[in-house]
Amino acid sequence: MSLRHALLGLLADGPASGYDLTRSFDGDLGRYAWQAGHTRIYPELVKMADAGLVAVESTGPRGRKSYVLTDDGRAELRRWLLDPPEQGAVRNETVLRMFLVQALEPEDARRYLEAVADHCTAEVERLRPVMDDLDEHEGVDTLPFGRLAGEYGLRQYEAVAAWAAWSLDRLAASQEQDARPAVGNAPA
Amino acid sequence: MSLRHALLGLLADGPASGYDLTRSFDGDLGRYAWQAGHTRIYPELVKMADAGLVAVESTGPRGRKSYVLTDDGRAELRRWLLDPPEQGAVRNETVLRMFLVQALEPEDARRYLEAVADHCTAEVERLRPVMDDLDEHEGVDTLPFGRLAGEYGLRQYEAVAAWAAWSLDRLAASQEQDARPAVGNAPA
DNA sequence: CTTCGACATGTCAATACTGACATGTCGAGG
DNA sequence: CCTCGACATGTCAGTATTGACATGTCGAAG
Repeated sequence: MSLRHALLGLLADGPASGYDLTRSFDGDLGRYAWQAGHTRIYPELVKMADAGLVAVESTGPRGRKSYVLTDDGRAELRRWLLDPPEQGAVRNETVLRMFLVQALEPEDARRYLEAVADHCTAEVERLRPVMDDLDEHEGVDTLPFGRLAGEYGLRQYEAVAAWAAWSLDRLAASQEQDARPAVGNAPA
Repeated sequence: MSLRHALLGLLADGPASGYDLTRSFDGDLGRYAWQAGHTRIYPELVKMADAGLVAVESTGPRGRKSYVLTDDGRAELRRWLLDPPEQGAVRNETVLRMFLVQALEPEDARRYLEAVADHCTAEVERLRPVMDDLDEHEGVDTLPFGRLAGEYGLRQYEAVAAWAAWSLDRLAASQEQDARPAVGNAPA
């Protein structure tokens, strides 16, 4: 039931509507950590309100309902964050592809790994300026978090790009080896 | 429907029973990429057999059914791997925790980040010797893949450990700043 | 020969999630 | 004043997933 905790975490930042929360999942949160659509978010908020973890603070225009975290909600969030992590839910289609690359012919694998490397490098180049901007416009003294998530994504992409490059090297080395006619062909 | 593709990928390595496949998910695959229990795997294999992607190759002792990939199955796996990745399913409780750390009090956050850093460092130290062993006992010439997944996990842990350390630094810097009485206290 | 742990496969109810469908409102720009 | 895009909330059927329950067998060690 991690969706619940994701919502608690978002509401810890301040009141928000189901619509606002849905938008939050469109960004890095949904890309790296946890996906959710509004069809799941709205019912969950109702259940959380029933459980006393959140409350409807006010209603706005277009039937907008603004939710706030209750003390119980904040306590539950803290408990979940500080709890023994153990083995949490993991489901990542992109990583799965990386694990299964081994099933491809070397030529296909090379194509795939090159695409991964290119994509990750491009993302790093897209994100770095954004992060640098953040660092310049608000000093170290302003909200220490929020940038953390961005930095996480950035480092993730860097790591994957490096991994893909390493894998390509390894693949190339192994293909070279295969292509060589026999042992003892290299200069002494 | 990534479970299906995970199963196809595992079967690309050779025939296996539902039991064998379940065991595969206990390792790195289940830890980093995709979780699945036997209760989901068995029904899925039946559906895949119906769809002609796999076939029961033989039955062994204890009712063991050995599945093999069909040509259709192999083609489907290749198609899925080489397809435009887009935005695949993402759900990772551990990463979610990292994103929500911002909701904690600085002191709690510090504790959490230290635990993350310690855990990742420990994992790196556990995995590195295993990888080195693999590299020594089978040269670059033997199966180029399989190690790729391990390397991915290793680099992942390294990246997260480094991120946690960076976050701790940033947190400490920001707390120092807060503790300082006012502007203009530093030496000119 | 017995026992026990690993092997091996399954069902079922409850819960989580997705995608399609449905509905209506506010505010800015033309 | 009209129109349209973003705001805003929801239901529902179908599918995926989990956790509890159920059942039985083979092989090795004692």
